[in-house]
Parts: sequence; C-alpha cells; structure tokens
Amino acid sequence: MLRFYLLDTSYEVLGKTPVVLIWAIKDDGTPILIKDDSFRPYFYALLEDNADAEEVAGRVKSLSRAASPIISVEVVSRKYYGKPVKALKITTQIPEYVRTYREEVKSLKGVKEVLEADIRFAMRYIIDKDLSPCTWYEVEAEGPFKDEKYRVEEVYRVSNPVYKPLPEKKFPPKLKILAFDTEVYNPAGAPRSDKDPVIIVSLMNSKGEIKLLTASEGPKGDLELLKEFKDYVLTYDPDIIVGYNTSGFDWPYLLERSKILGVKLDVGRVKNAPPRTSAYGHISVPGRLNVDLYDFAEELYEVKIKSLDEVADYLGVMKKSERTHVPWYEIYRYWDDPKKRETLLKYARDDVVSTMGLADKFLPFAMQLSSLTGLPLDQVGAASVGFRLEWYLIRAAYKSKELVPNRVERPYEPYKGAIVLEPIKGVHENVAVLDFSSMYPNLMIKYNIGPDTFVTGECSDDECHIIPGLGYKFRKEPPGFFKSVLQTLLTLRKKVKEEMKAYPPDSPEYRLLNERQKALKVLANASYGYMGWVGARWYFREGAEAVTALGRATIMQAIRIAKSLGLKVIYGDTDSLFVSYDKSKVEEFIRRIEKELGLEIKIDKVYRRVFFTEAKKRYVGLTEDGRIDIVGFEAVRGDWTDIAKEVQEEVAKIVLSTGGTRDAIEYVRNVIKELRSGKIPIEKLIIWKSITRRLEEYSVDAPHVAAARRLQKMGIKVDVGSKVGYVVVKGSGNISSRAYPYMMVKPSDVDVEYYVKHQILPAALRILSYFGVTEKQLEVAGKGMRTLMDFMKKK
DNA sequence: GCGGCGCTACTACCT
DNA sequence: ACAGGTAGTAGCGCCGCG
Repeated sequence: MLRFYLLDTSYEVLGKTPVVLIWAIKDDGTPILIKDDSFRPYFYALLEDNADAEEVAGRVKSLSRAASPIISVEVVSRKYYGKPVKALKITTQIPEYVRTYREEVKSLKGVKEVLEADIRFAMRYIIDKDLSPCTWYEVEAEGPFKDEKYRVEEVYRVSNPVYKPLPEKKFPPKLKILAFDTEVYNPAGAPRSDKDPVIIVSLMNSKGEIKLLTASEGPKGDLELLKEFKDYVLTYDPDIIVGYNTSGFDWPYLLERSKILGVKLDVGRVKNAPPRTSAYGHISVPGRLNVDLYDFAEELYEVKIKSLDEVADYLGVMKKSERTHVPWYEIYRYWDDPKKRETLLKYARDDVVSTMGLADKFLPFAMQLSSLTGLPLDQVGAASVGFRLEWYLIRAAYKSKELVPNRVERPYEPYKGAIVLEPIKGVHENVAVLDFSSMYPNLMIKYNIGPDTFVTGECSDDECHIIPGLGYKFRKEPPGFFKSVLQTLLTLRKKVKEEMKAYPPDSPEYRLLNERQKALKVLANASYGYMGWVGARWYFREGAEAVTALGRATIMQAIRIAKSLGLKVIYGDTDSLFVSYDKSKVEEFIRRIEKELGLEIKIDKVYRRVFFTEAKKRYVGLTEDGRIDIVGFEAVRGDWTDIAKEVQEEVAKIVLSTGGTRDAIEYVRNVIKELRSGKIPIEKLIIWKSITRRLEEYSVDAPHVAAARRLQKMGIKVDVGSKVGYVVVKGSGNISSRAYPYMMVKPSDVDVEYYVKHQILPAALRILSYFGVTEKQLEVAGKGMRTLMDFMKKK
C-alpha cells in the first residue's frame, strides 16, 4: 500500500490514452508521481421526458467516429434538481473528445441538455475518486519506477484505483516551500519587458536559507539570472512556490523575459512544460503548487492598501518600522547608484522574508479550504468565494447522484434585501449587541430553501413553508440540496469546534482545527449570496429573495419580542440588534428567540457607551475593556486621508470617554494649525482610491481618475483594481485638475486649505456637530486667508 | 460668467 | 466573478441673474 499526501492532479495523453498524474508526497517528504491510465472522461445527456433512452443512446453511439471514438453510452439513473431522471453517460476516449461531441449530442432529438461536459478531466478524477487535495490517502500501486520525463525520483502506477482516506493523519508532511520575489529595472515607470531586465530575484526556502540572485550590467544582464533562478528551483525542488502578486506580475514578467532571452523557464516537475496561465488566472507550475499569497491578502478587508509591507505589518510578520523601504518608482535609481544598491538588496531580502512569513499565516487556512472544496491549493486562492462554494457543491452533488447544472448567462435580476433600522441618534449607555448566529444559512435550513424544493403548484401550509410577503412555497420534506449541504457544513463545524476544546490554543492541533472551522464557516456563509449570484450554476433568485424576506420577518419579530420585554431597541442591521443591556431581560430575550423562532441569537459585545448620528451603518462604541470601535465612519475608510482619520478617531475617543467636547475642539484646532504650518507630512495627506475600470471608460473626470491619467502619462500602467494615491495641490479649477500622484507633489505645493475644509473639518464635525460644535468653533484663521488668496490668484 | 441646486457617478463601507 | 442597503464626495448640467 502506498501512503501519500495529495498535492494536485493533472493529466497527459499518451497516444490515445489519457493518463491521470497524481502529484503527491510520501510520509518522509519524498515527492512522487502516481499514474492512473484506467480513468476515462465522460459527460451526460439529459433526456426529454418522453424520449426512449435506448433509442437516443443508439443515436449517440452512431455519432462516434473511428478517429475519435465514443467508448460507451450507458443509460443511467440520476437526479436533477432533486427529481429522478434518466440520463445517458457518454464516455469518450480522451478529454478532447468530450468537447468534440457535446454540441452534436445536444442537438440530437430526445436530448434536453448536455451536462457536466465542462468539468475538467483532472478535477473529474478527484471528484469521482472522492479525493481531496491536502489530504492523506492509501492506494494499491506498483513501483517505484524511474521515468526521465518527470523530475521526481519515484513514479508509481495505480493497480487498484480505490483510495482509502487516512483521517488520523491530520498534518501535512514536511513540505518544501520556496518563496520568491523579483525586482525589475524600471527607468520608464512601468517596466517594459522588451527592454528592462529583471535585476534581483530573492529566494527563501523553508529551511530558512535566503539567496539573492542579481543581474549583471546591461539590458540583457538577466540572462544568467534567469538560468540561476531555474537551477535554484530545480535543485531545491519545492513542493510549494509562494510569492506576492506573482500571478499579476512576477511570473508573467519572468516568462516574457525568458522568451525574449531564449531561456526555457522549465521549472516544473514535468520536463519541457513551462509555467502557464490556468484556471482562475493563476499560473500553474506542473507538479508543484504555485500559490499567489496576494489572493489571500485581498480578503483582509481591514488592510486598505494591500502592498506586501502593509500586509506583513498587519499580520505581525514584519513590522514596517523594521524593514527597508524603497519606493517602487525608484527601484532603478537604487540599482544604478552603487551607494544605494545595498539598500535595494536589503529591500529584496525583506520582501522575500515577508512573503515566507505570509505563507506561514495563510497556507494553513488555504490547505483546509483546499481539502474541503477539492480545489488544489494553487487554485483555491485564485478562485472567488462563489467558485469555492460551487466546487464544494459539485462534490456534494456527485455523492448524491445529482447532476450538476450548467453555467448559463442570465440577466441580472435585483431583489429586496435586508432591513436596516433607523438608529436612535445620540449617546447610549450600556448597550448589548445581539447577533443571530449564521442567520441566512439557518433560515435556508429551517425553511428548506433551494431550487429543488420550490413548489409552483398548489401546496398547503401543512406541506409547504409559505414565505411571508412573497407567497413563494417550499416543500418541508424531504430536505433539499442546499439544506443537506448546509446541515453538513454546520454540524461539521460544530464538531471541529468541539474537538478544538481538547487542545491548548497554542497547539498545532488547535490551530489546524481552527483554520478548518474558519473554512467551513466561509463556505456556509457564502450559500445565500451564491444562490442570488447570476453566475452560479445553482442560481435561484426566488430562493435568495425568500431568504431576505424571512430575514426581515425574523428581525421584526425579534424587535417585537425585545420591546415586549421592555428592552429599548437602539439600532439593528440585517441580523443584529442593539438593545439596552438589562442582563436578565436580555437573557430572557435570548431564550424566547430560541423558543419562538427556533434560531440562536447571541450577545456579540456590550458597549459601555455607543454613539450614533442619524446615519445608518455608522457608529462609535466604547467597549467594556475601554477600546473604541469605529464602524462605518471615515476613520475606517481607505479613501480618506490618514490625518482626517486620525482626527476623527481621536475626537471620537475624547467625546466618548470624557463626554465633553472641549478637549476635542482644542485638539482639532491644533491639528489644523499644524497642517497650516506645514508640519503634517505628505504621507498623511494622500487620498487612496481604487481604479475599477479602464480609464477611458469613466464617464466623469473624478480626482482619482485624473491622477491615474497623470500616472499613465509618466509611463506607469494603471490596471483595473490598482489603487491610486493622490494629493490635492494649490491652484485654480476643480479638484480633479489639481489631483496629482503623491510622488509628484512637493510639500510646498499642497493645497492645505483643501485638507482643512474637505478632510479634517468634515471628519471631525461628523461626530462633533451632534454635540452642537460648529465649523466656526474649529476654524480660527482659515476663511479670511483663503478668500484673500483666491482674490489674489484671480487678479 | 458664476454660484446654487439637483442629479449622477463613483467608492467604500455594513451585515 | 457571493447578495443588497447605505453614506458620502465630486463632477456636471442647468437655471437664474437686469
């Protein structure tokens, strides 16, 4: 028996035989390749209700051509949206022929639809064999053999393709991880791959060894560097390669340079198979898991600017104060200047160390997500939340013989969402925040919501749940696809959380289980959004609509109960209620929700004080341990300047902890004074905004777009999704005409009055005006000065 | 020619 | 490229204005 930890699967076609390649690691850490040539690709034809299955099967068979044969056509029983159906399972010789025949089969008489013809062969294999990446198995296999085609010492052949999971083995084997980062010469702003060499590749492996490869002088100075990089990868032979934004930058650039310089960047475990772009835009390196950690950083919504140094700082991997900084637009200068080159090398080193640190933080979660969804580790980060859940659903469908619906293009259909209560403005003392636990998933379970439980005809309220306000009906029994899946996810999570209690929080077991329960939660919480996503295979608008309607009814009922108990309801949003904290009444409230609604509600936190303006989704709370929670306000938004955010946070702190405004007014005036005297560094005056479309697609000349155009003029590419940092400078005209990329702005050019009037004052007054503080009280000398200056400019 | 107004575009947030 | 609900800024076109 061969025991192995599954990394990934791929396939090759030898002659006319597809061979599944299972990339894996043995207990002792040896990378191996296991081959299985017994599996064949297939797809389904769903039959019309009145069709004669055998007859249609005959017609399908007669499509088969000798050069690209259909191997078999079987009549099988499956389910489709919960209903038993007859289908044809059509097996072809090689994966390509699935594509060859699917259209032809679809147009045959008696065939309603062709299904599962778009599931990639390597994925098909792991689903059908009930395999999961990042999981241990045992299989009967022959070997080891040597095979020069692959860069592994041991190649096996599966003799009986039945995989036995080894659930007692929870931890991965010793995996060899390689972190890398590249620096590129960029005298023209954005590097041009036809001219600008890669100048540094920094490497770090899981033994802690660090290596810096550098280019020699000249425009082709990276020729040797690329070879050294390739040699390093082949010698170290990593199982996992990690980097930061490598799908978006490093790999594409390295590959372009190698093409230009004629170096084969053949770094995978299959010889002559260079990295290439694959599913969800990730770069696939055969036999290794190439993971772009930026994908996981993107999910840290607390971090507004997702540069490597910011993310590493946030996660405690490397503090910004302890690392070397080089502005990206000056990399070429640091390279060219012999005195500064050392700094650039340190910077490259810090980058690769940070990257490896990020891998420590992200990979345990990624591995759990990979093993749950079945998506290999290198794809699971690149796949969006919707696709991650979808793969989980596809696996669940296979296990219950459900056919997977096709992805179809649909028009967007909006529907009503959640309720947000009007807050009672002002300061409230002693407030409990109560949250329904996983409200939407639990409503989906409670009301058996899903596309397969929806009843269009008559159905009594005995047999069906009838959705208030919509009249949609969902049969109570049997449990639908979504209900079953969600129950599995939630009970699994409960079990994992239970199991965690047996370990100390700093143990590896605890950490692993914690990552697993987080992954389970992510999947469960995505189910409602998935159902309402037009791109989903199991899209079902009425279901999503029903869930939000039930959510609204639920929270309204909860409000009634709270009020009947004498609890004052201060605010609420979707699944949360802010109520006056009377301990025994709140306890009673929780019990009654459980009893009357069959749902769990919990105290999430208690605020000693909480402050609302008239706005929804914005509040400041003083927690029991004396911290300030700021929600929704400018202070937590990435598109306000640091100085304005600082001011607002400080004002909130002062007002909420002292109850008075005097110190806050004094403080704001001081900051304005400092700003006017030029004591605030420019970094705190940068406004960061995302670019969400190509620049020519904008219909309004907004400041961040104007700044982005200026960047582009400097030769710097501004891609969709990137952030532009701009500063407003003095002059006439609207803000757009004065919004410049921060690196172009001298401190003396800054339009200080803009920052007073449009950043500091609004941020401070957002809180202070409730307490009767006016702009006049914060402003001392601004107005007159500005009018005078404007006056002089016009002359 | 210009300020005020209302609308739209846009971004980022909350649950 | 999981959902809808919400706040807020700045641009832009239009109007009135002897």
